[in-house]
Amino acid sequence: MPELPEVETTVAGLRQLLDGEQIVRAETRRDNLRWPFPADLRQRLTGAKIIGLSRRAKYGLVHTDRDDIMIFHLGMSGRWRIDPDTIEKHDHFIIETKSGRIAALNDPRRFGSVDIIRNEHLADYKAFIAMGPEPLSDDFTALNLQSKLSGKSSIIKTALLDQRIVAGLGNIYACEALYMSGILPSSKAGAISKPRLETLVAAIKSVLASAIEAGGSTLRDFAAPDGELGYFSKQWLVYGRENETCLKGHVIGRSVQGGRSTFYCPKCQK
DNA sequence: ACGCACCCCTGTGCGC
DNA sequence: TGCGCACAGGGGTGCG
Repeated sequence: MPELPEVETTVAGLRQLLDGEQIVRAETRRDNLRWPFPADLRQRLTGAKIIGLSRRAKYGLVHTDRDDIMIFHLGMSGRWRIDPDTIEKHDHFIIETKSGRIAALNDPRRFGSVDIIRNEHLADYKAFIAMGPEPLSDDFTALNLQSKLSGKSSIIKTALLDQRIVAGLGNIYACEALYMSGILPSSKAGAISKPRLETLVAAIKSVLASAIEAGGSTLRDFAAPDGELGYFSKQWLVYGRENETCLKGHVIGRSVQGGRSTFYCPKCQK
């Protein structure tokens, strides 16, 4: 589920719950998700006050008054359950605040992760070192994208999933943005003209902003005990819609690139 | 440097 | 109703 907009929405929901709160309990219910939980995770969180939450690419960051940052990733199936009535099978990590609120990280496939680092090591954090610009920031421009794609022989769909090129896009929004900008996913990344990159950059910003807005409208649901996020899924133009029609009535196709499904319109995208 | 296969893991939906 | 298979929003690694 979680690409950038879903993580943004998740962080916004957690912020309402956790910002300014003191952690009285941090519990790991197994040894690891994708990676082992840090041995000192619980100790560093217990008693700490949360002074802010933020996001980088698909990672959520929880800042504490001990100059620590807890970094979580939702993988393919992760979500935070808020004030659950009961702890369920895949609730692997639980935070309880002084005011009695509970956030439980539920992740059936366990591709997610939880880590904790010192503030001053944020820029050196392995996942962030070579990471590209935030797509919604002013740093992400056609000029920037062009410089990163120049000379690349890989196809644009694959390049958009490369977090070093631009950070936070996943399979859904890469497909959507390419459709919106009329670019064939199999186009050689380094051969796309500047004007078309301008269109692509605008499409990426647009689709992500729209998805965040849609997610933002369901924050109340997020905060429910078994809440699910609204995933913008009703607004998908091509993703998950093989053999259905695009906006112009053409049949949507599916191919596989780099092991991931690509949905596209063979007539609208050149 | 790159494409690719494969890996981590569970759940769901489909055809038989 | 059960079974086997394909597939799922991510990303790290190793190989050619």
